[in-house]
Amino acid sequence: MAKKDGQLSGVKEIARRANVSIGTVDRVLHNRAGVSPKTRDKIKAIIKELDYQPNLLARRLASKKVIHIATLIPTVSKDTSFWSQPLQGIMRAEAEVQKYNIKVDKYFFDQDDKTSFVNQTKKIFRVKPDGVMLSPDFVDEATAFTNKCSKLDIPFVFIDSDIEGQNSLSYIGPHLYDSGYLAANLVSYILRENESVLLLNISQRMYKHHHLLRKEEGFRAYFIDNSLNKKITKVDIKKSDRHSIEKEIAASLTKNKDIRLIFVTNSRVSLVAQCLKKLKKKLILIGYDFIEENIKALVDGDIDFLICQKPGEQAYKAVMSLYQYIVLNATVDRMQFMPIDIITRENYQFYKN
Amino acid sequence: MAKKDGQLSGVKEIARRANVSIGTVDRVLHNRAGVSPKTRDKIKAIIKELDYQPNLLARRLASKKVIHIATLIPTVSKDTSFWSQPLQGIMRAEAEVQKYNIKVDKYFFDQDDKTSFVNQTKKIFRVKPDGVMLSPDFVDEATAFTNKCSKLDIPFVFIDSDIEGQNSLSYIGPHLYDSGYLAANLVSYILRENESVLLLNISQRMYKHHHLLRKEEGFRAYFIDNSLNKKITKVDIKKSDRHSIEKEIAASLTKNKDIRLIFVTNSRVSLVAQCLKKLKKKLILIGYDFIEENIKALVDGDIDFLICQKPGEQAYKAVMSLYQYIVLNATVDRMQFMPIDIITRENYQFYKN
DNA sequence: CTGAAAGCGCTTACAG
DNA sequence: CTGAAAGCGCTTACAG
Repeated sequence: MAKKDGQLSGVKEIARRANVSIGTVDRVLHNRAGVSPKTRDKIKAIIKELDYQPNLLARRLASKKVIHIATLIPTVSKDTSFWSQPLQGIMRAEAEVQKYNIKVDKYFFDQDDKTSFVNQTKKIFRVKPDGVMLSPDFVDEATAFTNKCSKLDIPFVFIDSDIEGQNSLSYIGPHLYDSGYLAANLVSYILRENESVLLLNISQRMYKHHHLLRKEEGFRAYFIDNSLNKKITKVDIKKSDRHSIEKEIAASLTKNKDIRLIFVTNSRVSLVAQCLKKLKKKLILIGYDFIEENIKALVDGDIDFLICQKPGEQAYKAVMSLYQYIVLNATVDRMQFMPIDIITRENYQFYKN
Repeated sequence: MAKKDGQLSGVKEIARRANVSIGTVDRVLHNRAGVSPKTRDKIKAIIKELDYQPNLLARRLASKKVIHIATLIPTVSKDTSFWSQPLQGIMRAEAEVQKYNIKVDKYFFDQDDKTSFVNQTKKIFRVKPDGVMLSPDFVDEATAFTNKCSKLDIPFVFIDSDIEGQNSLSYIGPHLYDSGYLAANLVSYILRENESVLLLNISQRMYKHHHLLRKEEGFRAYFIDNSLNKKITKVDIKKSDRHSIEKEIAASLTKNKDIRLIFVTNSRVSLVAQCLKKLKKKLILIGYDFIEENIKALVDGDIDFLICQKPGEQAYKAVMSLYQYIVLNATVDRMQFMPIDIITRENYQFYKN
């Protein structure tokens, strides 16, 4: 490796042995054209013989090539401010890696508009980034997109929800099933024998929304695993305006007098809180995500528990993992589950995202 | 940041603004002596103003300083070959990082000799490494050691078992409690109503062996959590020779005719398998670790299940985490739990460590 | 106390 | 098809 007795190493040593300049070595190292087959073979043989491992730090430093990492997440919508936190995480990572000549290209889609997602993926391919981070909200479209990434050898990582079977570099986000399971555990402590749960999936396109359903699965599994025979009234609400939600809740409560707790499987829980107020119903309310609307409702006593999974951290880690993989050739864990945090009025002030 | 309109950046820009050479900038950056207070202050102000962030890649490349990472693990003992795998993991990491001027100093202690552990820690302090990885087998001594590391600002990571409350950079290893819990789950499927378990902690110094006890806790918790009233006969065996183990097992089996399964909380399970053969008893046997002796017994049908936690990976990750933290200033997860793998005759061939 | 120069291991124009 | 030189952003002697 070292300097002892004037030994060369790396690209210089290869050049010396092959009787060429380091420029030529660099050409074959990167399969660039303009080297005669003969010297190319000779150099390749030496590279193999020395088991040459490039110094990646030096490589990045010298290279003028900028590395592009694309991020694709929903815009902050009127329904929920959830996605502002991942965006901040992305920007924090960006600040850290830009000095290594890495650009983070940020793309956004409308969570209620499949076409916008597809359009953004097309845009991304125009740039041909070196890595992609995305929230695969539209499963089929995301699958098509990541398939194409695989074909082009572009590494990608999922955040927030996973698509299994895709060849992703990593998934960074909640263990959805487990978080539903945990919620059920909480519920089982709270409810008496004769009281029941209302489970609400609120999304304009439930049919696709795998990740909400995975939470529901986990939720139900807890009661089965523990032989608890708990009645679960489940409603999928496909319109996220307050009026629709209110109607659905009112109907359920009228039909099921024993409901004492509502479990909302995503961040729309503050909307539910508002509805309950309107309906003048005081129920226990459990939902997801540490966002402004929800925290307010939590503080006001209208939400009892929030389950959170550091969405800012997820995005930060995703970009950093991509950087470490692409630039430093680091190994990245296939699954990076975030801790499942339970937030109440008592501890919310200490929660840092 | 960039080259546009001839702008400088980094250390050069600071030097230009302060009207000094980059050498002087470097001196104040690293608090080296030999700079007048006046210019030091001026440079510091500029650094702050520009919010200068050093290029760590360039820094490592230019520096002649070699970074020392010390590893402290048990020697491969006659009782078990377990520790040969972490050693291989260390060496794999070493091969990857040595080109960045990092040296991995390997220290070993005798698992049955507290003094040897303490002696090695003393040796380590003589070198004053930049980071330490250790298996904290002797809890009190390891605590004293890592306390001193904290004082000297030397980051350290635990593998294999954790000491909570120490200010470690990371713990990389099994979730001991959960792995015991999982074992109990397995057991609950296997045993009938009227059959019972023999739990064996085999170690020459049980009194300290926090990590075995944590597995036992998890194991017991499963039955409590699931309201299963299962009889557990527990024996701590403080001599690891086959004769002692055989005597203890024979005694337990005579006293408890309903024992049909033995759960060994560490890698000594193959010794138990030998004893059972000698005693001509055919019981179900569950234990830990993917090591040669155990695999042989597994293949021969003398062990039924092995619980494994990729010990090679643990050590590899530990060294790499230290490298990424020290050199690249990366954030490292405080807890890095390894997957809990269940190995049987059927799948052991596909298990890669 | 300070500066100028060389060099870390690479890549990138440029010249031939 | 190939080489010589400059440079990435730092650190390290060395000279004064």
